[in-house]
Amino acid sequence: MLAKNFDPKSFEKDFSFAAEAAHRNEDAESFMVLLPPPNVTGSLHVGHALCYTLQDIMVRYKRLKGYNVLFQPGLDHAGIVTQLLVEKQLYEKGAKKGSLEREELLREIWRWKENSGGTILEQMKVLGISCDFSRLRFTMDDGSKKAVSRLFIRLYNDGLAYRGERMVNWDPLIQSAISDLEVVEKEVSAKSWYLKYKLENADGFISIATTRPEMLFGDVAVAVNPRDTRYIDLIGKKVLVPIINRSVPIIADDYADPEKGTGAVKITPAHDFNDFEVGKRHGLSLVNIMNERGELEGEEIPEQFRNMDRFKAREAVVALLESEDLLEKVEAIKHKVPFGDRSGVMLEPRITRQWFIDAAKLSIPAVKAVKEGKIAFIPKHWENLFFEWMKNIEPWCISRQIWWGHRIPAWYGPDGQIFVAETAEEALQKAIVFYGKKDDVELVQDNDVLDTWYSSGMWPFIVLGWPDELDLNFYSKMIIVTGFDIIFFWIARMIMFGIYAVGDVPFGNVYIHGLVRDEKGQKMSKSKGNVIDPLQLCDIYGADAVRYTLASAASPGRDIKMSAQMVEIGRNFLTKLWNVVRFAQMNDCAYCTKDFNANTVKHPLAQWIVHKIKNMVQDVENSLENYRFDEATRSIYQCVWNSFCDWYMEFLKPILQSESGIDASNDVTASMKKEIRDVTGWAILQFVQVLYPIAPFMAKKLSGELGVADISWPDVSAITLDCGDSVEKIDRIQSVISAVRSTRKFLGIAPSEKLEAKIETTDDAFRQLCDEYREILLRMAGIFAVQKLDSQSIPVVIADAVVHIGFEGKIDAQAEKKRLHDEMKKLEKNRADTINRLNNEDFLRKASVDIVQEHKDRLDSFNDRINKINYITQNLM
RNA sequence: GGGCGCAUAGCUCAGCGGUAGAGCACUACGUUGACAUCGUAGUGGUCGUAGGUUCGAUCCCUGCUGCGCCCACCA
Repeated sequence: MLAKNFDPKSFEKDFSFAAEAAHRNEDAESFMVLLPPPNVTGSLHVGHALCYTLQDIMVRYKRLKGYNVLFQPGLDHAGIVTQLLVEKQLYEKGAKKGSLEREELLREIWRWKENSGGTILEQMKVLGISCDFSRLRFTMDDGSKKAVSRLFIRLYNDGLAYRGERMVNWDPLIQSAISDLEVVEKEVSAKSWYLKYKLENADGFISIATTRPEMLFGDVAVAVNPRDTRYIDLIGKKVLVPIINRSVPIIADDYADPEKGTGAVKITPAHDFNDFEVGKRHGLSLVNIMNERGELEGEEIPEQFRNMDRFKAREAVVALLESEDLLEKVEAIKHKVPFGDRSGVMLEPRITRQWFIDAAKLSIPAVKAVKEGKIAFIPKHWENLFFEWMKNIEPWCISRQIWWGHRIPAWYGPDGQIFVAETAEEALQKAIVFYGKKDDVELVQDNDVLDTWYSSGMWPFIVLGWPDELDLNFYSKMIIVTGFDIIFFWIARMIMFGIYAVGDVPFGNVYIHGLVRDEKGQKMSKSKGNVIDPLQLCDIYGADAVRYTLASAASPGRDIKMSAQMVEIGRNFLTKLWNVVRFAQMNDCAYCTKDFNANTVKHPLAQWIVHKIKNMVQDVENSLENYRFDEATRSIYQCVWNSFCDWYMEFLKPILQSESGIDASNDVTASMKKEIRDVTGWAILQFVQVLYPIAPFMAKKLSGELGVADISWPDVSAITLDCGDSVEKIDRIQSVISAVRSTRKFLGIAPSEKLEAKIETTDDAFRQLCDEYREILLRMAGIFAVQKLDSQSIPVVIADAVVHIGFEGKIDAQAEKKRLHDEMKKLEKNRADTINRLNNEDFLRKASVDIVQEHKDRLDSFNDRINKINYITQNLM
């Protein structure tokens, strides 16, 4: 017997899903979900909870369906994040900044990973995420290492990975290049300084606005627009850069926008992406004035500014300019500035030697695959975003000047010749051949490591054994569930790498879920303090309630506004189900007969619930196949609560509790009672089974109570029973009860006043039906008599019911007439619309047969009800 | 500046060519038999705005307004 109160904590710990997660059903069709590997430093936030729950629902559903299921987990080494974290800890323990050696730091990071990394995996288990943890992979394990260098070598040999000197976004804190995608623009309050650039060999100056006066040491030109009449005469002349008095030309370039600033712009090619391009066009030299830490450095820098931090230098330069009267004016402005998304510091465009991937080339087949539908984004509109990015794709900078990551498998000879190989020995062999020497070639390995997303991009085939033996049972059939924010970082790269390395797309479907926001719709962030902790919710309401809530809110293309109150709704539903099973236990229905056959049930109520459940299961199947988690939960909720609890169980009570059955006057046999019990137990089991993917702990617990060891998916296709008549009967009784309840309320007859209503009808079949369900009508609507229509009595038509009901109590004729009048008005309007349509030739010509018939039926129903209301209104006089 | 998404009951959201739906909230009544984590009933909406297509538009198309997001723009 279940406890009186539903307390998820009392049983959630009892269940582990490791065995079923590791089970493979080799002969069956394959189904795989690739978990987006969380950072090794990560802990479970509510976004993870949503993403993982949706995946877990799919996976569990497919397992029940008998598929050969693989839910592949992994951990990402998360290069910069992890390195920063461990470095910080070491500094806190007293290590000096910059004193750490590469090998030492790597040892520390590995040690940290073994001791403290991957806490998220345990948190996932709390939420019931049933990955096959026995297959857990790490993006820096041996297999990954091998795969990463193997692919790099191929890319290099094909000319798709190359080393080049280009301008990249540089993070002065991490002291590394980062990819364009890791740049976040933030709007900041800033100033615009208008500097005086004196004309050389002439009086006067050009005023030039800049937000970065400290960069003037790198100026090599001033550009104006060739069509800008203000400056046309100055083109070709020279000006002096303030402070250093470098003589630089005034050049004409369309880049200069007459609308912005003063229309003249200083060109600093080594420190600005646009200026770099201008510089290339005009053959300007590059003057590098900043080091990797963001300090001014170089021959060109006057002594007093050398090695000064960029922001300090700005102040100092401005002060100097002001004192020398080279500052015309200052304006306060707001503009957007690039920041590193990991470090949070302002980035610097910087020219360095980096490794790049020719993403444009790799993107061609990737775009084709999506265009051809080999890969489908769900919802589909995300494909636009994918295409947009792929269209404008830039070379992908993959080298990072950090230590934690896959070291680039490239070695350099004394003359800078590149040898790309899997091992140092191999590289050496290549070098020996190349230089035609014996064994005295000195090679130095590249110090840089690869972007973390490089290995992530290979994840689908790494986890399936590439480059050794790729498991083709799963490759290209898996699905990905993730947020839109990593479509570029991850999805696009997986598609490009997958097609390139394996020759086929890695997956078929990409489901993009929404963002989980707080209850006000704001993005959650630690700084705002509005973060909802999923584990805390699990602790209060149970993991199943959290899962249920997330699933029910996961409507495609919409963000989720999350609150504890929402989880309460989920918890309440599970409580309801808990009590359903308790009820069954109390009434001796909590069992499931192995050979129960839903096709042979006879009782209308039994047939009715079989019918409802069959529909529900089919709806849930359709919903889950289409990633409609919200629909799936809704279908289950409605069937359990509205059909089963509100109606079936209420109908059930008199049957189970009376001596012989529905009514003492009826000959309800013991075998019929038995049938009702069997059906009830069966129905509950069906609920438990369809709920298993969403609320696995609860499902396990309840199936145990029912004495069922193995949960499987209900096979409703085997239910061929024709329930038509039964469904009609029960629905009819239902509508009578609803109608009477509603009218009792309206007439002010208290529910405590029982036995005052009676049904009157000329329809013998209906009278018989009501007679059969007399006990239920009495209990649920207080109807005490069913008799032949007595024309002297006052009938009342209620809502859609086509019955006459008389009341013995007093009726407020005025109020009733008003109510009937209101209903009549609505009916007449609808009737008029319908008639108009049926008289319209265009309608009759164009509408389908079904639709015309539907309108005719509707018209009949309107007429019928209008007649009845008229009749009653007259009788009420 | 380019693109995408959203706008339906007080709130959170379904629906999407053929009589406007759910949950929460609210109101009234109800409780010793599964469940107050409850039951019954009720109140509440010209489906953002203006046009168009259609026999018929909340639904399709166009413009507009408001909100959110992505990309580009660092003078």
